[in-house]
Amino acid sequence: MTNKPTIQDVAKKANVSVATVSRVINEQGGVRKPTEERIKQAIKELRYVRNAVARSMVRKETKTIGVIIPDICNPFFPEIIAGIERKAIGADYSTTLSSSNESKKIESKIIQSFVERGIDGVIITTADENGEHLQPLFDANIPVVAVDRAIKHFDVDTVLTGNREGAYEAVRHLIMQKHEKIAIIRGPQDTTPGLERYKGYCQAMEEYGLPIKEEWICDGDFMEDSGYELTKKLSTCKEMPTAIFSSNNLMSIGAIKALYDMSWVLGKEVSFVGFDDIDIATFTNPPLTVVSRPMRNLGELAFQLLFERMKQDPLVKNQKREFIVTPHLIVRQSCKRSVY
Amino acid sequence: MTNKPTIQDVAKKANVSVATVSRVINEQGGVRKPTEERIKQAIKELRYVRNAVARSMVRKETKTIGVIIPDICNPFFPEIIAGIERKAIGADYSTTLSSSNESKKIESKIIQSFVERGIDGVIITTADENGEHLQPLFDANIPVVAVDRAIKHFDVDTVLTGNREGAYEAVRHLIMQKHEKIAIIRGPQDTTPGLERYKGYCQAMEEYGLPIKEEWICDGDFMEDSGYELTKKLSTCKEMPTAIFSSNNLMSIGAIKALYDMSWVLGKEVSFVGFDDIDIATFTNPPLTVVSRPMRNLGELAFQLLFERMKQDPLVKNQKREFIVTPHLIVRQSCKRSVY
DNA sequence: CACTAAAATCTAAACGTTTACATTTTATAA
DNA sequence: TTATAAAATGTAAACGTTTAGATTTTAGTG
Repeated sequence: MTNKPTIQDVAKKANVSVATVSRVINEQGGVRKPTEERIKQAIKELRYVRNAVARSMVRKETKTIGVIIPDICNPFFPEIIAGIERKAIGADYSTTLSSSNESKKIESKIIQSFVERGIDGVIITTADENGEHLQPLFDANIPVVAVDRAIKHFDVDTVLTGNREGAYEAVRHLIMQKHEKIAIIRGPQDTTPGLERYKGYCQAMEEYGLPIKEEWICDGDFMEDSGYELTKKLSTCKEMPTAIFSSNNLMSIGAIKALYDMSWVLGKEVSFVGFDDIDIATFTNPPLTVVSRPMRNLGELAFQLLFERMKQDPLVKNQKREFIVTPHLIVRQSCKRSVY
Repeated sequence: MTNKPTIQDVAKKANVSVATVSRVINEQGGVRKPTEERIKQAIKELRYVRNAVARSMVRKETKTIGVIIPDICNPFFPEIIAGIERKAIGADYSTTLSSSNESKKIESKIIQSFVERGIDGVIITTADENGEHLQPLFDANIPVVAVDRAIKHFDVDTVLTGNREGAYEAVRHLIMQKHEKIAIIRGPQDTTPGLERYKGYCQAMEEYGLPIKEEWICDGDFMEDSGYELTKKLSTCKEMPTAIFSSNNLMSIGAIKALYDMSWVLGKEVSFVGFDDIDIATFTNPPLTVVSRPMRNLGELAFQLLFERMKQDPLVKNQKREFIVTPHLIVRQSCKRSVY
């Protein structure tokens, strides 16, 4: 088949200039009705499709946002993406998705590719919260919104959860059930969620004068396998915990599987609270008590912040904004009152 | 800050032409060592970043694939995307993601946007298998690979699952457990998975001379709520089924919730097999017997097929290819032998 | 040294749109 | 009817890269 029709072809057919066609395509007004009709007819007959690449070159914007997440298969992130996308579509933005698999190196490559492609803005849950590797984005004046994990090295708009608060409530709930020996499966301490949730755990324990034994602190990596292995390891504790607080959803899944494999009776021999609600939480026996947060709203808020930044003059330095969404505890039945 | 440096600036600084700089950037050879070093030094000093948009205009390729799925929060699709992305990255492609939310209208808008943006290829799980609304992709000579759902109106490469085969094995398993009254929660009959899985159910029932009562056939929409409502509705059957086969993961979740809410004892009062394995399946009590398939491999295969198409001359008409990935049954404990 | 062939490098058009400024057309008022 | 202002439309440069074909430089041979 022949080459695709261009705006030039439409102009020729409608007997006008390309500027006039451009005015009609972009609905800018300033074109007489009969002229407009002729142009629209020509577009239809030629089956003209505008070329967004050419437009991007002139306008220096691509109407595309980049989303960088660590793990698409963690149920948390699809919810975030659903929220972002719902808003992005309404604003005529396309969403380019990339997963870093918790690798700073891969993330750097993604960022380089995004800058080259002229991405207008980026929403990121970074693999490395230091964030120095995000320098190319700032060099290119590309606005960034961080979700769930903060970025230390730059001032960027951030959407977080009240991690400490949520963890505090979770551990406090266990304490109110008379648990005194509470273990934590914490996330990487160089991440905001990992660190803050751990702090929430410590705060609750200290507030009630409870000991924090070294062997009760298990260092996970937010992945299911680490939750599994660390929970199994808990069985070798000198002083067995009677309750476990897990810092994220996948580690919770792993932990529950380990409890099952060790024939520890959830809700009886050991109580459990996890951070982040997922479908599975209602299916475990008994259903899990969890810290929940509105994931789609997080995504929508992230896009909203980014959208405002993309509309702004990049040279105007505005104060960074930080939103902290409050999680809440959903009490199901995985916490039994301790009879000690 | 001043405008970003262009290839022109690099050329000036290195005392060469833009063509020579382009040769170095694209590693095309034919440049003397000292010249190459000067150019690389200039790139570094100017912090030059190549402009992929300009390149796309000249080359008429964007190194971007579009992925259109119905529902990002269905755990099936993140796995597919993980598979696609793993391959895409290796081939230097970016992945633009869009969810249609099972809406043909939204899907048409996504397609229009993808065509305008010069997307090089599309992987789609379409909202409407007739597929006529995909016409703009074919008009634009954009290769398409269909995943999980076929496209009737065009010949496109397709990656499917042995839906009928998987459903047949699932239902047969129930029959071998002496179940004779088996209900199905089927997906939309205008979709390949919906229809083929229903056919597999029928084939198994007919093969063993078992009746298929109208009231045992429940029409769902692949979403959790439909699984829930339809399972509840089963309690009003004149002739109560003793087993349920659910045609997808989310409807299985809904169904299990309904059984729980109705206090039907899973694995005792009713047996259950679902299509697609998900984490939840191991957590229900008892854990679910399911039809499983290698989702990441589906994604990788889809990208592979698309990649080959994108490399091909679009005017060369090759035979469409169809791959059918064989699912397998994972027997857990949600099927109790019927004592009838 | 001269000639020729090969290698290296350069020139400038092309890709398709947008838009600033120029030109033409139209409408209105005197 | 003429003049002027406003509206409509046109012209051509710009955006930043790639590359075909031209030109220059270099290497090798007689």
